[in-house]
Formats: sequence, C-alpha cells, structure tokens
Amino acid sequence: MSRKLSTLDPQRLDNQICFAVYSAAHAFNRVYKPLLDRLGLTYPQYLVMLVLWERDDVPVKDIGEKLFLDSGTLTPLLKRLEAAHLVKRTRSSEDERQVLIALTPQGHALKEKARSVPQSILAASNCTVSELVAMKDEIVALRDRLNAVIGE
Amino acid sequence: MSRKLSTLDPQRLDNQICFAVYSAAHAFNRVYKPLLDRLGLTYPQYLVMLVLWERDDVPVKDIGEKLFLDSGTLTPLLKRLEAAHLVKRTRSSEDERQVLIALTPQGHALKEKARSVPQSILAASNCTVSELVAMKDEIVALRDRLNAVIGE
DNA sequence: GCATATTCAATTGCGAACAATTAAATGTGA
DNA sequence: TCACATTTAATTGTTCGCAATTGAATATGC
Repeated sequence: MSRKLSTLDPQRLDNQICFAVYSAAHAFNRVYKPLLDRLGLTYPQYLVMLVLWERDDVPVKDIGEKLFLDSGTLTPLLKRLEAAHLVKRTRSSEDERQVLIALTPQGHALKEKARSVPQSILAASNCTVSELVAMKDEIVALRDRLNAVIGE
Repeated sequence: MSRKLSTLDPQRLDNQICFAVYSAAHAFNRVYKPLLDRLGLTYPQYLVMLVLWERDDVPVKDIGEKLFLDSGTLTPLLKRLEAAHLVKRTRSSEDERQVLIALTPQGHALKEKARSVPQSILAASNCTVSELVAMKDEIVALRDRLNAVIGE
C-alpha cells in the first residue's frame, strides 16, 4: 500500500526518473572507459571526435550545439585534443570570432581504431535492437522537452 | 535506405543510446538547478540529502552504494554539506574506520522546503505517469545490467 | 598472538560541466 | 559613420566524478 503509493507519488517519480538517468549515464561512462582508454580519449572527447568524423572544419559552436555543451567545456577539451595531435584549431579568416576545428591525419586515422568501441553494450543490455531504439527515442524526446523548458 | 541502415546499425545504436542518456542527464540537471539554487544545493548534494531524509546516521559507504558514488566524490561533497550546517560527520565508536553522517536540525528542516522541487518535470514531459514509470524501470534495468558488466 | 589481507575514508590529480565575466569581431540602425 | 547590440571564444572559479594512493582500523588464517 505504502509501497504502491511511493511508486506512484508524482513527487518521487520526478526524482526517480532523474536519478535513473543520472546513474545510467555514469554506468555507461564506466563501461566505455576501458574501451576509450585504449584510444587515449575520455567519453566527452570521444563525442567530439564522433562529431568531427561526420564533418570536419566546423566552428566550436557547431560542436557545442550538437553535444549541448558550451565553450567553457569545449575550449579546454579541444586544447587537450590539440595537445594530443588529434585536431588543429585555427581562427576563421571569414569571421575572426570563430575557431575552426579540423582533424589531423592522426585524428582521421583514429576513426578506424574506434570502430570496435561500441560493441559490448548491446550484448550486455539483454535487449532487442528494437527495444533499445524505442528506449533511445523516448529518452531523446524527454531530453528535448526538458531542453525546451529551459529555453523558456 | 541508408537512413534505415544508420538507425539500425548496432555500432551507432550503442553510441546513440549512450549519448541520449548522457545528454538527458545534463538536461535534467539544468532543469533542477534553478529549483535547487533556492535550497543552496547542487544536484548531487540533493541526492545525498534525499538519502539522508530517508535514513539518518549512516556511514559514507552506504550513501555511496545507493548513489553509485565513491569516497573521492562524497568526502568533499559531505564536507561542503557540513560547512553549510546541514549534516554532521562523526567517526563511529564501534568501527573507527567509518564516518557516520547525521542530519542537523537545519538538515531535517530543509526537507520541507524541498517538497516543491520535483514538480515541473512531469508537467513538462507531456507523458502519462505510467509511461514515465515504465521508462524509468527500463532505464534502471539497463543501468543495472551495465553495472553488472563492470563488476565482471 | 602475529602476520597478512581487507575495509573504509581521505587525499591528490586530472578532466569534465557550467555560470559569469571578458574581449574581440561582426552586424545594425540612425 | 558611429553608437550600440549581438555573436563567438576564452577565462575564471566552483563543483562533480573517478582512478590511484595512503593510512588507519578491523578481520582472518595460521
């Protein structure tokens, strides 16, 4: 009775779904870490590389919009990627405010090595592909609604 | 065709579901932040307080197990809560290795003020309660399977 | 009882994450 | 043209998150 109440209590549900997402994000990070260690990347760095492998020579802002991150996070991260010789940062000649991020040959080459990174998660999840696709779409929809609330 | 392939490509799905969770966690954090600011808490601090409001006088390790956090994260966080006069940290007399965390009167009092925190998420989500419960359960199940993989 | 292993918290160092501010470049209106 | 707003990165300061190490207390095996 009190158990049923606590599960359906909307007050707690907010907390519960938020914590579920929060703790799942950490769990993903822990699974990815040993795989990414071999590439010398952290997970946020890996996300940036995924963006760049799709399209190169983009301003910092474009990366930030795709990953929902701001320059306070990206600037030092990109400097670390530059220090690792994976990207080059150059100011745009058309708009001097922009810094364009381009992959180095090593940055491009890393794409092949990264192929094997996402593999064990699906196996470990014990879900069908369609279940995971549905789940992903639900989470994305929730995220987008939350972000819409923030934008007002 | 290529669109369908990319959606069903298990390689990308791994990345996509992980990023969905990662970005949703940030979105939640941004929604909670202005509400928690009024309490003078960050989201991880709020999680610790939620644990303590359920049960008091627990060792650091118990908190860590519930929130999937270690002492490297919790020790400084708890010191900040102590500096804010919300908790008291005392070494257990039974086992001197343990530090017990107890709420101060102000820590207890904050529970009432925190009642209004989880509220807008459900409204903003545009989902039914049962949909959100199902979603939460799926995410928790996935998280637990991921954590099981880490434990080997 | 004593050496060894385990447990627990604290510490250190590094990398996010973000708010708030700064500074420079660009765009706009009068 | 010139004042003003906007855009874009960079900077600064605070807080997480975790790996790795340390150190102390407790438990275990012999």
